[in-house]
Amino acid sequence: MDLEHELHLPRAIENERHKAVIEIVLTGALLTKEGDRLLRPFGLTDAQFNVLMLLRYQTIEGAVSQSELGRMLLVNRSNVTGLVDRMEQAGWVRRGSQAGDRRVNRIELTPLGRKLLARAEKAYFEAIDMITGNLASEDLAQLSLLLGKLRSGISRQ
Amino acid sequence: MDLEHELHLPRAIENERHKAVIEIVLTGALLTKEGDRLLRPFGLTDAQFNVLMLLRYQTIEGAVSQSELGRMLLVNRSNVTGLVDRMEQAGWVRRGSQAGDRRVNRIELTPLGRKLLARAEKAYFEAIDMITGNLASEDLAQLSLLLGKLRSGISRQ
DNA sequence: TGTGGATTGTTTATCTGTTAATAATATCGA
DNA sequence: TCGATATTATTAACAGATAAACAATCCACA
Repeated sequence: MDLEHELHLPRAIENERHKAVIEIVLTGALLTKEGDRLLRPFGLTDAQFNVLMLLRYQTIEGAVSQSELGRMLLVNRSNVTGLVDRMEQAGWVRRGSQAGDRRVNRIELTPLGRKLLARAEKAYFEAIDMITGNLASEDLAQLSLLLGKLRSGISRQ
Repeated sequence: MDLEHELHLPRAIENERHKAVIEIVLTGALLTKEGDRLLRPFGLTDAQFNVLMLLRYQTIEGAVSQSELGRMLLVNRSNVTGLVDRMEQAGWVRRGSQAGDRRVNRIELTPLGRKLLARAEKAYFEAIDMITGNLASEDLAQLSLLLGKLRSGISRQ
């Protein structure tokens, strides 16, 4: 696939480093869009699906705080407020209180949320396999290595 | 860089294909965030910077329609309306009419926009070089190849 | 025992993005 | 030439994201 053609650009992107950065951002955006498209029939957005997945597979006691959720999603905690609001409204997650720290909202899946995830997950992983079908196991490892090298070049504070 | 550690995940992501997809989306998001952070002192967002770059380096006669801009940015054209509104308000771009097609808004840079881009671009490319500093030319080519393979697996209509 | 600093969740204002609907204009074929 | 179809820009309603400011709460330590 030719980047310039995909983006309808009349000219080549000269700088190879700039081109690589554009390519990563573009591919990430396409994957997110495809995720949203796939999840729409389930009434889910990509961000909401990620919350369900994290609560299901990446919690110790089945619950996390909103701040911790923000860290896992790599988004600001102010964003988590609305995200959880909408998912609580839909009945997929519950806000509880944390024993020993009254500041914290303890977020956990409801049975409804768990059931929804089970259905959506299936379609999601089938799509993942389809999309990555052109890549062998070594390709995936190589990709991971290169992206990791790049991320280590991004200053974080 | 370990993905699970970066995302504060208590457990490993088992599925290698899923992990690769998460890694790409994550890296794209981090690059966009870093771009936003870098461009803020110039009063620009990442999306606005992209518009300036496209108008400066990827137009034939120095202008494009809003729909074409949407195609280049890979966003819906309804989004372009507000984007151009804000940039026109700031005095960086101009809406003109297209001879021969009264539906079209012909978008072009103003001298002010061009001057702003010249300043922002400098900081931007320095950051690009810094961020991709860990990658050799062959790494960039390899990355491009792998991401292209993956994109060809995403159904587009 | 306080007190100062850190953390948590929320709100506000702003920007980016989506889909669906609409009006105006182009275009192409019968 | 007319009519169906497509394209362009806009709007509305919504979701996701940011930063900044705030109150409540926790915690370390003098």
